[in-house]
Amino acid sequence: MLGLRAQKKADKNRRILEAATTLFHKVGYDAARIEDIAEMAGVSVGTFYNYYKNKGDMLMATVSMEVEEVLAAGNGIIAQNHDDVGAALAELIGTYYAHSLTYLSKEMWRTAMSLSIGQPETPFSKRYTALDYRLSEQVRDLFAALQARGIIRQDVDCDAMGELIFNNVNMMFI
Amino acid sequence: MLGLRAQKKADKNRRILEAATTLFHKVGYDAARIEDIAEMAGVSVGTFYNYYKNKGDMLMATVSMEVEEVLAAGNGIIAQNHDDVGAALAELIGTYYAHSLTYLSKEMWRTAMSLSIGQPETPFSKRYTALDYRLSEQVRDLFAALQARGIIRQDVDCDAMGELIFNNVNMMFI
DNA sequence: AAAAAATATTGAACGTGTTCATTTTTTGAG
DNA sequence: CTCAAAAAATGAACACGTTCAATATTTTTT
Repeated sequence: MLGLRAQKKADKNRRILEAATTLFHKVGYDAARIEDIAEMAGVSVGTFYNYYKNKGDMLMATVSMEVEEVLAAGNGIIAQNHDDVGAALAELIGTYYAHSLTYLSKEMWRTAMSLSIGQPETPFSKRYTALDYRLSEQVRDLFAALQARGIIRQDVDCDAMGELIFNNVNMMFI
Repeated sequence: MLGLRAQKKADKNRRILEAATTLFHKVGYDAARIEDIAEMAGVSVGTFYNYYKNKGDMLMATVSMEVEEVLAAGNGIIAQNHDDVGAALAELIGTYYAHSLTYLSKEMWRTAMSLSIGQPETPFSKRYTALDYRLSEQVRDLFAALQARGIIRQDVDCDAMGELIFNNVNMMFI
């Protein structure tokens, strides 16, 4: 059983995350002030910074949750054993878009990308890049699966192709 | 002949641009404070904002100058009539990298990209996107030139291919 | 040349993210 | 149960981009 301190900590963490998600969703990233998030979570501004390094880190926490869901949905697509490359890819990418925009607005995704590009050395950025890598990996997995079933020619480099396609999806989203 | 007012205006504009370029280069985008730029240019902070909409707009002005040079250098490459796709592409991209980093640091490019992604509706972003488009166009032009000379198969869609490659170069840079 | 209108400059004030010295709460030892 | 040490919470203070009402300069009109 957790001590009182750890219990409170977990609780506050949850409340802050919840408040941030709500506010980001309601008024957008820029308009959501730290002071508001802290107040909604019932903590002081200082405490907020005790739990999250900065505003970008806070956004990252919400993005992470979302990406986990997107990845899970993507795995479902791969498991469907498509027999057409175009259709399979279209469905996977379509799933990315659909799921990505259910909880987070496009503005929030853009903000996350923007932050990760602008400050690549922050922990925030590294986490985002790692998640991005996992998504890219999933596209490569799809191609590998199709190739294993003979749908894609054996002489195609699926890793390179997957990265190429994923990069383009990213740019098109931007 | 220009009136006194227009003359002063042009002069101040030049001084501000020069100060910004210098400071961005010396200490980086974030650490270059508007107050410092204004002081170095010999104007007040208020006047700075009379000439540039905001800090991002200021960065854009320096990025623009650089991209114009990069584009000119790129045109030189295309005119060389390469007879190998890989070599031609490698040289064009290499030129992009070499020239892009002559005046602006990688950090400044990242900042520019970051801003354009984070706030796509600002004039800044639109200008950046336009410049980016011209670069992408140049890659497509290279492919078109190679195709016209029979180096690339006729059934290749050079516009699509050019965009695909350019997008990947961008992502790799990021 | 004087007055009026148009344009430009200025710096103090504002908003918001972030920091940090101080205070409060929790823990564990005696 | 008491108290000292450790951990966490707090909010006032700070930094910097941006705005704006007041002031100064230039141009136009009379």
